[in-house]
Amino acid sequence: MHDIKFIRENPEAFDAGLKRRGLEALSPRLLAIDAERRRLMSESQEIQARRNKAAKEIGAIKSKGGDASAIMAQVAADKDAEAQADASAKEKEAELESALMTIPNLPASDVPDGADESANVEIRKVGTPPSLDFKPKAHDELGVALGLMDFDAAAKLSGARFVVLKGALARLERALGAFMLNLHTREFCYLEVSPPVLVKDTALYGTGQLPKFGEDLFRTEQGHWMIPTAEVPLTNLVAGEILDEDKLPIRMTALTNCFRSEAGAAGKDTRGMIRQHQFQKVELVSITSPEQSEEEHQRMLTCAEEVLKRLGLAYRVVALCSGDMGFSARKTYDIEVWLPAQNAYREISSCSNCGDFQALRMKARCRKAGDKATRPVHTLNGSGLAVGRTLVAVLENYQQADGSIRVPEALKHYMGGIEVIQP
RNA sequence: GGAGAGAUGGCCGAGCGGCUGAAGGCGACGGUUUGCUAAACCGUUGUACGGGGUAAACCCGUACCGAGGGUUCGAAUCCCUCUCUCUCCGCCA
Repeated sequence: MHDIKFIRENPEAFDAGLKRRGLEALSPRLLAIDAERRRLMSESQEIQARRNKAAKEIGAIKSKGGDASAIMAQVAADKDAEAQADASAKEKEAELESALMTIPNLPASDVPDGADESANVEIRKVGTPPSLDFKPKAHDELGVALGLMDFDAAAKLSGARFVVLKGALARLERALGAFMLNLHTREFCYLEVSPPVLVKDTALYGTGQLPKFGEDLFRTEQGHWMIPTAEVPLTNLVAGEILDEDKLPIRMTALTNCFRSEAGAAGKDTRGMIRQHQFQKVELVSITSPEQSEEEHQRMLTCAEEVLKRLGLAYRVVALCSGDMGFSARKTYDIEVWLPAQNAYREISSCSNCGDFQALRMKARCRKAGDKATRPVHTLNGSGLAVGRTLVAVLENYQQADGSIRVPEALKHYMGGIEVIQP
């Protein structure tokens, strides 16, 4: 959420940022609501102060056995006026907040301008796609032929956009998750967390999925939401907290299932495991001071890239343009992995610096030792990586002419000695 | 699922209609004392919003004792609703 104080002091910068997102100027309307809200607030508080004073006088008079009925009558009149001013102030407050809650984060100054993904900027290409002397098969074709990937069985159980993995492929999924967690916890100092995957509304408001994007999520009959990413529980762990700046950055990682309704993706990636309602993902979340977040963003990107390097997968890093970034992000890098069957790079990770945007929603603040003032923390999140899509990438990049799959060196240890996955 | 208990500041814990933003203790911070450390003593020690101040400092006001409503001139204290936690029994991975 945006800080109304910031908008008050920098209306042009605010509107300029919105424009880069493809939105029109909103500061005039917001500031009008804000001015009215503050006016009503002052009015209500003034009356309240008067009433508090009168109540004390009444107490003093009564304790001496005097007659306070004159003051009491006056206070009664104030009461209505105060209630009215207070109610109006709350109305304006709610109006302001609900407006603020639906406005996306402003892009950082170094984010490329553009309306959609065609304006994204490639930062670097790493690794070389495998040179296969046969026509590469798609991961789902490979998996089904191996008898270890079953979309029909999944459809019977759950419908479209689900999969059943068996045997060595089920194990490969587990191996990838374990490998990523070990890397991030042992070498990059992330704290492993096992969070709930069902959360309340407030958590989703905190990270920005609500109020605007509820249709992308699954919801239980009891009113819980299924997380679309572990970013939600991990980031909200610091909601409402005032953190000691000495303890920052806080780095957390979690392997969870993620659930997405894919409401707006009808017809997209209908085949295979690329776009599922349920998938595993290792998520990275950092909570930093405002000064640390840019450096931490680069570091996080490095951590995610390292997974691909160790798996020997070719990839590229892309800086998203202002129009292609998610709601809460002020700057985002996507990592795209090479998929031979698609002859293309496909997103496998997205690392975002959200600045203070989520922190303001969650009321997560930090304070320097000895300082009195608090300020919002910065939050960052990134996939490290999407396990399902990594499995896809391994299958396609390590396939052999006979349809078997070599196990990448880094995973052998996790595969219990399996070197080649074959029927 | 049944029965009961509770939710107060960083923590522990008092308060049960006005003088309580909240006793007391612990912790933390600043200072005095001290050869050093420890101890002792003195002081400070919540958050948010609004207003003032060029800004920081600071000053004034308002709100907050789980959340929301109500009673009252006045509520941490009384009433209602909700949420959460704990204990015992049952059930269960």
